[in-house]
Amino acid sequence: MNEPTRIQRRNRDAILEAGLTVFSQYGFRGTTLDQIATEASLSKPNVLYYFASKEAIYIALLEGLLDTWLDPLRTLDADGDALHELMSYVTRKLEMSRDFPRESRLFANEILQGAPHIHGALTGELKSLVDEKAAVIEAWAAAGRIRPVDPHHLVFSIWAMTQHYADFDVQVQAVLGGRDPYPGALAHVTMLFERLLTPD
Amino acid sequence: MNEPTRIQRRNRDAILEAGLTVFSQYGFRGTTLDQIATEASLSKPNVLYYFASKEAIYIALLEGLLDTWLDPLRTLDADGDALHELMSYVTRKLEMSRDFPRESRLFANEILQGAPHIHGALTGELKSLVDEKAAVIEAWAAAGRIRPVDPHHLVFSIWAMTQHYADFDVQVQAVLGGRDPYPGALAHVTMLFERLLTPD
DNA sequence: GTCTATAGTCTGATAGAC
DNA sequence: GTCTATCAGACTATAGAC
Repeated sequence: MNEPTRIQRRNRDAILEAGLTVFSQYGFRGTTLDQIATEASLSKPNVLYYFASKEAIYIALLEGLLDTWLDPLRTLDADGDALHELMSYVTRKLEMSRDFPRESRLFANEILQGAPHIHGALTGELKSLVDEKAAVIEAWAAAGRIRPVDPHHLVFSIWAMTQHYADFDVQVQAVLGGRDPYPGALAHVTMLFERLLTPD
Repeated sequence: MNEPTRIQRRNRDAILEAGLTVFSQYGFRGTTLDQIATEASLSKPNVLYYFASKEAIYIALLEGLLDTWLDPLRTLDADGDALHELMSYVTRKLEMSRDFPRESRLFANEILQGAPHIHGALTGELKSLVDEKAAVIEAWAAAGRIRPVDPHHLVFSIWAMTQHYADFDVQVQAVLGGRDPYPGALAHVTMLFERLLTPD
């Protein structure tokens, strides 16, 4: 086994970068190898020299990004200040939507279509992580650090509200007439969860 | 122009019904005419006897459903009780996610991929309606009937939180381990918006 | 109105020269 | 490693018999 050369690494990265752009916009089936090749400035057979198939590119992307995507939740610290930990999570998730919209849409496309390629990760890795953090949130609520709340549905609402701005960006832009949604979104979402969670 | 016969109406409806099922699961490009034909128990050329093209079926679905989908927002009554009107809207939207998940996913797929077929309706019909209702919400807030809130972002959060349960159902099911999400969702979402909107 | 057969196009993947 | 050429299969849509 040889180490990958600089060229190999550069081309692999270019393909993944191009794949992220195109898959996130058109979904798996809506994307063609030609689009990826053009976006990566490579020929179609050359793309298939680095990856065995179109599906291999897609799966490499999903697997490589899942950890990054779940990282903010993993960071939630049971020993930290409850309200501050949760508000930091909300803020980080919204910033990720703003700064990495392609990643958000890639997962949204995959899940919307039934998660055929990562269903195992949802029932395994994802469920475990959410269950673990749900227990932390429940303990915080029991200790009176935050108001009582269903921890699983709290997580769903944070996901829903933050990822909405990336996934449905076209609609948000249409309704706002092109104004930048993020300053308002940050203020609104922060206020919403602060009111929900702050004890009386 | 003749009236459509019963058979014509029945077949057209069967195609639209089948299209809704398949398009909402696989998106426009991910869906084949064969899938629609099989689902509708018709032959492929027979499907194209009723609709000029695959795209025509898709557009007929989107246009036919947009009004229905926006109806709960249109119902928001400026002369009603502010909090009650908004909570009814939240509840109705969540019930629609539960009862019409295919419709929700059809729009989600379309918007996620940049709304190539209904972009005009977003900047026209949808924006007008939201702007109109945003003014109503702002007036309620100014009158002290609800807490001050950015009306556009309020609408986004209602859409995000309610449609999440339909659009990302696979993920919700995976995390909850198959438990029915809706009883908990209704309680959580209702509580969340009540706390956000109820004046002190 | 509905079918079989098929035209014509697109696309994923491979062969083979360089 | 990268390219040109191309195959095989899938797909939308049409032609034409019944």
